[in-house]
Order: sequence, then C-alpha cells, then structure tokens
Amino acid sequence: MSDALHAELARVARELGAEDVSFVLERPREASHGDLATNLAMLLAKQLKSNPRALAEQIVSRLELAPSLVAKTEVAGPGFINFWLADEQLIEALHTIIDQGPRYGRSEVDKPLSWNVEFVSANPTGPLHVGHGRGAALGDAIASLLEWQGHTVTREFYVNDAGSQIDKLARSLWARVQQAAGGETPIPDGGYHGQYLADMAAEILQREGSAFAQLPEEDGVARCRELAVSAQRAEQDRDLLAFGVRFDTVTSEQQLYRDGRVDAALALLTERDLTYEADGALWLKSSQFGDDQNRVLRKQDGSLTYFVPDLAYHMEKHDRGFDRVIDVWGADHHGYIPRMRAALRALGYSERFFDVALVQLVKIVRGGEEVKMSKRSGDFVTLHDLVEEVGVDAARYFFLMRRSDSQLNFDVDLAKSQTEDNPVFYVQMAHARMSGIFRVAGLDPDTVSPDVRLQDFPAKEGIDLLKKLTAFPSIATRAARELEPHRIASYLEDVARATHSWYHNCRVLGAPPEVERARLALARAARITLANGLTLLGLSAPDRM
RNA sequence: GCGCCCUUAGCUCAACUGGAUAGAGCGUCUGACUACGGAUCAGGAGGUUAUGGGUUCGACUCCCGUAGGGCGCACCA
Repeated sequence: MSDALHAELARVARELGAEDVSFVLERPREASHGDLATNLAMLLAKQLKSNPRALAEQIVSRLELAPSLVAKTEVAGPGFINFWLADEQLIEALHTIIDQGPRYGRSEVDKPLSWNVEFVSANPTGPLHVGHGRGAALGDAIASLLEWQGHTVTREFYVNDAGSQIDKLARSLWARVQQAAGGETPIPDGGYHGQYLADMAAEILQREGSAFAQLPEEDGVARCRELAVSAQRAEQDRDLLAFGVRFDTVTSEQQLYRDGRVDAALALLTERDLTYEADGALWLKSSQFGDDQNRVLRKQDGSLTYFVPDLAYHMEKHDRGFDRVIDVWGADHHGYIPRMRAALRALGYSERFFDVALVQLVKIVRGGEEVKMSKRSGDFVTLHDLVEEVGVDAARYFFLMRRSDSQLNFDVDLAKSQTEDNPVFYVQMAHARMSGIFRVAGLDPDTVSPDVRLQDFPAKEGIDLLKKLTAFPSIATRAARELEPHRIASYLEDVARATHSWYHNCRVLGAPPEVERARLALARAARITLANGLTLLGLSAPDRM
C-alpha cells in the first residue's frame, strides 16, 4: 500500500523539478502523526532553496490519491506530510496476511543474488562453546533473512584442519595415548589440556589395542590427527544439529591444499605483480589496497602464513560464483578484516563481494553472577551443555535478541524461567494463546475467512494489533539489509505485547457474530505473523505450552 | 603509541541510509481474576543520550576533541 503512495510522491517531486530525492515514507513513532509520514518536503526545500512548510502544502495540493487509499493528509511540524490510510487499506492488509500465510513477511528483491554465509567455522580442536553458539544462531538467522528476501543462500562451515593448532592437537592426543598406556609423555607446550583428549585416548586404546601406543611417533601423531579431527568434527556437527543448525557445505583447509588451490592463489598473486620478496620472505602489497601494512605470505622458514589458505578459500568461493560472501567472525578477529578486504580488492573483486558480521563476547550469568570461562584451562560452558539446560528455543532467542556487535549477558536463570519476564516465553505464549482460541472453538484456523469489515473491530486494541502486524515485511527487509536479526526479536516482542493486550481486552468467542468473525480473522493473522517471525529466527511456534 | 568497536532510565537493551515529545523489558509504586491459559493485563515514577565543541531547518545518529570500557596491532592461528 505504501508503494503506491511512494510512487505518487515521487511523481509530484519530479513535477516540482527535483531529481531523484531519496525521501522516506515511514510509520511515525507517534500515532497522532498518522499511519505514514514523509520528509519529502524538507529534503526538497534544501534542493530548491525554499520553505519546507510551503512546499509541503504545494505537494499536498498536487497529490492525486484515491479515497480508498488515503483518508486524510496533513502538514505538520517543520514540514512533515502525514497520511492516514483509508479503512480499506487495513482490511486489505488483513487479507494479505491471511492469503500469504506461512509466506507472509517474505519479499522478492528485484535481483536475487547468490550468497554464501560462512559461520561457526570452529577449529576442530575441541567442543563448541557459547561464543560459537552465538555465531551459529547469527549466521543461520542472517541466511534465513536473506532467503526471505528471495536470495539463494549457501550455509557454509570452514574447517581449519591444516594449521599448527591441529598439529598441537595431534601431539596432545598422542601424549594422552602414551599416558594412558602407562608412559610419562607430557602434553607439549601450548597443547590442549582438556579432559576430552584423555577420554579419547582411552577409547582409542580400547578400540585399537595397546599396540597403537607402540607406533613410531610420527605415524602415531598422524593417526592421532585424523582421529582427533574427525571425532571433534562429528561432535561439533552433533551439537549444531541439536541446536537446529545444518550446513549445506563444509569446506576443508586440507582439501584446499590437496586441490592445489593454495599454491594457485600464491601463483596468481605473484603473476599479477601483487607480491615481492624481502628479508627472505614473500610479501603481499596489501598496503596499496587499503591495509595499513604489507603482509607476509611465505615466511623465512618457507612455510605459509595462515593468511594464504584463507585467501585461497575466499578466491575459491568467488570462483564458485557467489555474488556475495559473508563471514561471521568473533570480534577478536576484527583486525583481520582490512587485510582480507585489501587482498580481495587487489584481485579486482567487487567491493560488495565480501562482508563480515562480527559477533561480540557472550557472558554467561547464573544467579546474578558471571560464570568465569577460560579456554586455556579447558574450563568453559559448552554449547551442548547450554542447550541441554535451557533448550534450543531459549538459547537461539537469547543469542539473537541483541545486536551482534554488543556484548551479550546470557542470563541462564531467565532463559529457563516460564514467566512473562522471559521474552522467549512471552512471545511463544502469545502464539499459543492465539492457537488456544481456535482449539477451544473447535475451529481449524486455516479456514477462517479474512472477509470482514473494519467497523467490526470496535476496540482500539484490535486496530493497534492489526497495524502492528502490517509492519512485518518492512521489518524483515530492513533486518536483512542490515544483517541484524535482533530487529526481528524486538518486533516479535512488540507484536506479542499487542497480542496479549488485545486478547486480554477483547474476548473473541461469544462476541456478537460479526465481531467474533472479525476477531477470529485477526487472531489468525496474529498467529501467522508470530509463527513466521519465530520460524525466521529458527524457533518453534508452539500451540500450547 | 596506533587502529577498530562501545558508553542511552537503577539494571539489560531498542530507536527505520539525520526527523516530530528518545522507546521497551526487568526492578520499583498503584490497580485488575465467576472468561478463549491471570503463565496475563492497565497505569505512575524514572533521561542534560559519558563529556565539550562543530555541521544542519532538525543530531542518540555525521565531524573534531576529552574521559571511561572492550578488542586488535606476529614471518601465531
């Protein structure tokens, strides 16, 4: 409905001699400012060096709007033009929600793109912790938001299974095997001390027999590497699946090496004259492309820095034909962004090809106290344990309810509570209540007709709720554009509040027949919107709780 | 020392590429249960948006300075 209005405003703007003004037409915060408002006159005033209020009056007098679209127009404040939509528009919106059903809130962008969202990408050196959980929830939700805009999305996991960390992991496991076999081999410096490796060592000895510990060291370490990586990967996949996240593609760093992608990347950079040798190392001329310094690609000792396979990986994603690539990274990696951006720029990729969504720290709070975590000592809250304790829905919601670039206090007690204090519960409860109406009435909600009249919503709460529901598509679009799923969470709380309020004040069943029909339609629309929003975030929409 | 992010109500957080009187939840105070789930609802109090300047018709939002917090500044990953 706002599209038609937007177009008409643009037409009048052109008529007044303005070239593409990017004005906004949006729902004002204040209800007394109408259903939609535009700042067009104020922007035009700047361009045409004229008085904004006078221009606003002029615009209004030139607008040709059907009475079925806009009921009332006014000029207000410094030059805003406020619009009150005709009743038909609200009923039209109710039809839209119900007709679209599970698709309500989705859009179709003009040009669907192929996106790759890479997230979690934890080293296969141990169990996933709560920080990975936040990244998993965020990456998955961003992917869904993009899909809701009509894009094609690949969810991808990158396994760093080739670096020195893996080497340390393999040697740590080998040491645990020796210890389990009665030896005294210490865990190497900078190795992994977590109990899980000791457990794994015991399993290996039981399965493979004690001869395993007698293998020549290099063979043993190599076997340990394979066993450790595959076991850790399997465990991570289990945890992620339990968290409701599945990946379309898993890319292995080792595989990139085996496919010659890493060497090819190095060769291409050199061929393009983007590298140079100095101090016995090979450098990338990244400072010419926006990085604050040049970066080493091949060290003095002849080995490659981690940057090279990472770069090769992004080139490989580009080769696979993605229009856009988003990496979800922990905020501690933010210093790494400029060099990756510079390298991709040097290769001539589009500036918009690569983007990063940063995830800040998660603090676990229990009983009002922060739970201290330290990865070094192997003492941290795992994603597995958290999901076990609070459930998938609460965990996902809590990870998503704040902007990803602000630190998150995850209150475990709150996440578990079954009261209105808990936002997940509050939102899901609103959905369950709507379902409850149909359950009690013995009606299938999908059969309720939207064919009702606005005057059959005598109470303000009903109109408020309906107006709130109509905002969903634009909220979803904006959330997708900004890669900010928390906007959906805020919106859902808003809708849930309006739903509870309406429910409390307006009894549906037993109202006069026309009113009951109208309210049933509204209940159906609210249920659809709540369910779609919850689904978008990867949560369930229960019919009873 | 340099760079990036953050600082909004007592607490946790919102605020639509700069818009009108900065909004929610929790907590606090006052009220509402013969009903589709009161597992809820209605209302009040609570703010110099860290701070000082600047740009603008208009600034939480953009620019500069200051204070406080986080993170990063490897031929580590």
